[in-house]
Amino acid sequence: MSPTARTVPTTSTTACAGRRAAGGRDWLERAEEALTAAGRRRGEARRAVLELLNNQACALTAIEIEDALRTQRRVSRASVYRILEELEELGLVQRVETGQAMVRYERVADQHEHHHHLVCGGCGVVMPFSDEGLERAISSLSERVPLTVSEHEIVLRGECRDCAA
Amino acid sequence: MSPTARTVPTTSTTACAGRRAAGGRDWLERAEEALTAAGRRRGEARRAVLELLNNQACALTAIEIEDALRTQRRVSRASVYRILEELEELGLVQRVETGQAMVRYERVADQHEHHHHLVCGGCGVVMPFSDEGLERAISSLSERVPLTVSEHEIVLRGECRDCAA
DNA sequence: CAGTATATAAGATCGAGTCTCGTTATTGTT
DNA sequence: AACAATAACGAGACTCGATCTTATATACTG
Ligand SMILES: [Zn+2]
Ligand SMILES: [Zn+2]
Ligand SMILES: [Zn+2]
Ligand SMILES: [Zn+2]
Repeated sequence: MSPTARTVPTTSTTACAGRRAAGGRDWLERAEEALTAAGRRRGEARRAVLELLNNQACALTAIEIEDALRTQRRVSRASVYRILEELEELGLVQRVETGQAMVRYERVADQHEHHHHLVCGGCGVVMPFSDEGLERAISSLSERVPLTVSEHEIVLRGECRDCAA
Repeated sequence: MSPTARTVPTTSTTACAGRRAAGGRDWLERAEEALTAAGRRRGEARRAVLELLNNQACALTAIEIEDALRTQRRVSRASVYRILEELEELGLVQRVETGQAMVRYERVADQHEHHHHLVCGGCGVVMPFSDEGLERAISSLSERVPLTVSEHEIVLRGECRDCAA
């Protein structure tokens, strides 16, 4: 019913998170370590959120996270948002602004996972992509701009193949 | 008080809307024509919104538009949103997602005005920029992606000079 | 100058996101 | 193992940008 991010292989020029949806162990470990290092205790709600995020190819909304967890372990909305904010501060999760109503969140890429997003205006599907040339253009540009650039976000909008057909 | 977009000259490599804030006549004319062609009547509320948008260097939020118009001609919030939606459908205005809470709107650039945005995480200021290399990278990439790309949006985040000081 | 359809204003309503606060769980200490 | 300290959590109230509803005003047509 509601448009959600799904796992779609990209035609991009470099590796992308989309490739290894339910798999990557390292992020989960890295996250747990970072949290311990930051002096945090281990709660079950956060553990559930971490596990869910680790199994996603791309970004989810807070509501999608709440719904997804409802079946196995009820996590309150406030906790979802608080946990996402904590993880964002620690650089483990990033917000994704797709131009749809809600903000999305995804685990932060190690170098090889860094990607951006395609959004279909028809069905709302969100797909990851990555491109070396684009990244080079961005980082070169970042030097010539009146701002100390720390992040960048790119969204391509259009119509996916299913909707175009 | 609240972070608003202000006119800031860019150091970019091409012309940008920021350069000719209160000036460009053609967009206003083009907009009026397009509206007439679409069979719309001429209301005062929309006229006020069009005039305001035409005098902006960069994107405003709906609330900023409502506030700006309050002094001269009260335009209701519903009208602001309805008018912006109409203009967006006609391709005269585009939404800008800066990753802040509210969506921003700006008049759609003719070719030479096309630009993207820098957002300061400190004070929330929004600045336009444009770059030829980046646009080339985007359009080349758009050919190799599983989506018929019709628009793109780029946001660079960081700290502006005032906030860094 | 009616008559008709669009445009607008005002306010109710919606919902994603935030905040408060009382309860529960984790961890370090005795 | 019992305890205290404090972080993590849940439930629900609340905020406010955005949308919807409806009555009124205004712009076009003949
Ligand atoms: Zn993604
Ligand atoms: Zn990138
Ligand atoms: Zn702009
Ligand atoms: Zn562009």
